[in-house]
Formats: sequence, structure tokens, C-alpha cells
Amino acid sequence: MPDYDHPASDDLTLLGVLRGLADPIRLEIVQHLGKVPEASCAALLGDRPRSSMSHHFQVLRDSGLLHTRIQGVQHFNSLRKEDLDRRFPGLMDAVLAE
Amino acid sequence: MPDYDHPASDDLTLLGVLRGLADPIRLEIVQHLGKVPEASCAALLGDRPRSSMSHHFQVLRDSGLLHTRIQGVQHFNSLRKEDLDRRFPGLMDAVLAE
DNA sequence: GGTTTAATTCGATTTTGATCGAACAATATC
DNA sequence: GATATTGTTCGATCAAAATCGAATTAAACC
Repeated sequence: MPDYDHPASDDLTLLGVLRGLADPIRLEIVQHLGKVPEASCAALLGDRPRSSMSHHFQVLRDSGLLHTRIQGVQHFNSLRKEDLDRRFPGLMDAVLAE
Repeated sequence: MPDYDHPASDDLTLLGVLRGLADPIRLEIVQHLGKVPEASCAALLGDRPRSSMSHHFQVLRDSGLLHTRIQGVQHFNSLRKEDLDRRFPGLMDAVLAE
């Protein structure tokens, strides 16, 4: 299981980020990650199938919304808040205010 | 051609607004409307088919992003900036900053 | 009334994205 | 090495959304 290559913050696009957020499950994940420093996939799973969630994590990674750190068998996800704030100031604060 | 019923600002949802923004054409429309008080559909048309654009205008109306005022045969669209700012402070400023 | 203009609605097609079971990979533990 | 745990990948299916031509509505104008 290789490390993921996350997009550079300069490569993030507003459209890409908005697309990443435009799904109820992903928005929920992002808003949860706004409240904690990081969370494993299992902690965010709920009662959904793992393969579905894995898809959403990938979309969130690809759009630059989250970073996944692999430690042993667990994957810890965190919001790329600083990168997002730098590229799109105020956006995530508005999204996380809900 | 009846007047449209726009959703009340209290009925707007963050997910709905994000969905409305998560399309390249619609994002372009919204960003354009951020720079002018209002614009007719024709003014925003570009070289796209009218029926496609009409679809996007409807999505934008339904998500609460824009208001359409009918005057004669023309439809003037404006961003619902005040309503959006009240419900989701900072969101549109971030989107329009691009 | 006939014509032009602006935009929508209808309906069919295509494309995109979500869902999820089953198989797989990688680590940890015994 | 065997087993359990965590999460991904594959592949198929299903649902949602975009696209756009053709017909339609409505107002404006001659």
C-alpha cells in the first residue's frame, strides 16, 4: 500500500474543491475533520460500506481537501486547512461554520 | 411565462449551494454575476445552446444562487449576494475572489 | 394579425458519478 | 506462518446530471 500523492496546493482549483464538497457524505467528512486534528477512515466510516467510503476519500484527496497519513495499517486523514486557506481565503471557514 | 418562485433564504442549504457551484458553466455564470448588478440570459449565453443554459439557470435559481427578474421578454439575473452572505458568511466572497 | 426576439419546456441521449460486493494488499499480533 | 484488522482496487450496476434539437410560450413591434 503506497503513500498517496496529494496535489500541490498551487494545483488546487476552486472548481475541484467545490466538486469535492458537493456531496452529502463528503461534506460531512470535511465538517467532521474541521473539528478534530485527524481521524482514521474507520472513525469516519459510520455504517457505510468501506468501498464506498474509500471512493469518497479518494475524491477528497484528489481535490486537495484532505491529506492522508499512513501509519501502520491505519490511514489518518486531516483537512488541508492551511493550504486551502492560502488558496481560497475564507472558503473553508464558511463551510465549517455550519 | 410566469414569474419564478425563488426559495426563501432560510430554506437555502450549504450542500445545495455547493452543488449549484460545482459545475464549470455555473461557476462562470456566478463569478460573472459577482461583477455586474444583473445580466440577461442572452448576455451570459456565450456560444452554448440556449436549452443547456436554461437548465443551468434553473439549477442556480433552485439552489438559491441567483434571482431572475422578468422584464418584458428579457430575464435579468442577479446574484443573491445579501441572502447568501447572511446564511453562509464569507462563502461567496471566497468564490468571487478568483 | 404576422413576425421577430428571448427564453423555456419537452424528450431523448449521453455522460458522469455513486454504490457496493468480492477479491486483494499490507501491517500487526499471536 | 496463520489470523485478524484496515483500507484499497476491481468491476458491475444504478442513479443523477448534462447536453441539445425541436417545439412552445410570451412579449414587443410593425
